[in-house]
Amino acid sequence: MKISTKGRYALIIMVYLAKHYDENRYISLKEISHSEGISVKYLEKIIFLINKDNYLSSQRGSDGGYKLSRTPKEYQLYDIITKAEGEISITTCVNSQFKCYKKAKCCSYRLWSELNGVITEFLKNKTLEDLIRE
Amino acid sequence: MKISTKGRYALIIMVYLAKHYDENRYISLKEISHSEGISVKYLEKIIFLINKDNYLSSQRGSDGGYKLSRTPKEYQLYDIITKAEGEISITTCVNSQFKCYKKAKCCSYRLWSELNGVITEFLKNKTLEDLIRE
DNA sequence: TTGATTTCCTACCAAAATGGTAGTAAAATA
DNA sequence: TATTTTACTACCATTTTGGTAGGAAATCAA
Repeated sequence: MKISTKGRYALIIMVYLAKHYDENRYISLKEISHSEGISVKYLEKIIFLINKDNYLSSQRGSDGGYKLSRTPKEYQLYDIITKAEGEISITTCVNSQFKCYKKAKCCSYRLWSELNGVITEFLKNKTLEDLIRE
Repeated sequence: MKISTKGRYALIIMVYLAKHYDENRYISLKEISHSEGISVKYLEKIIFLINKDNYLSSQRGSDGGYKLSRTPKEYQLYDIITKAEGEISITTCVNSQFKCYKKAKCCSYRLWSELNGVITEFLKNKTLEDLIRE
């Protein structure tokens, strides 16, 4: 039961962008790489996962990079993690893609489903702003 | 972020034993295998993980098997899951074995640590009895 | 217009974890 | 003595994880 580096590094990237939100400039992966000790290539791969439908704004070329397209408060941690890792499903049986035909019978299903809800709520109730304020 | 079959099947085994607690008999893995559709061999491997320090009582030979050594109420789901899956650590950095030297600086650590606590509490506050009563 | 920089996108790969199977020993019982 | 069942270890194929590599396309500065 682990959050993989995809989700963890995605959050690290977003926190970095949030911390520099006020500077209103594009931040390159090279800069984040130097700061956090993660290779540019791997950061590219991870930011590619989360940067869909203008989730971030980006700019190519020198002095290019990424910046938040909204305020830190408008980024739920839930969205960041699920974009990087996929839907939260603590067991395969609570995944929306998976059809469990035993649901009525299996008292475990209810448990996993509840736990899944607890985790989801936890991440939905926190934003990037909450993280950088601490 | 998944609970693997180890944890899920461990719970299935324990729920089965709890449901038949009143019968006060040894229940073979063969019986559980037939009921749940999991091979005896894999059940053996999983029950081996959780059956330490008299967590269950067992009996070899014909009409042997396993039964709970305490009442269902005395089995926390937390214990079952961690025996099967190891310590709950939603990220490597919150694992007690791992020494993170950035803790003071990293605002992610606090988050993961909190989430880990939420999951742990959830599982500590539920027992086998809660599951079979539903 | 050329070169440097940086994002965008895909393919590939080694190592670890997962989800099992197989075999053997030992105990208990009939 | 044969059967049943737990106890324990070794092995293995597949999937996931955690990356690296390479090239295309855009942007900007000289």
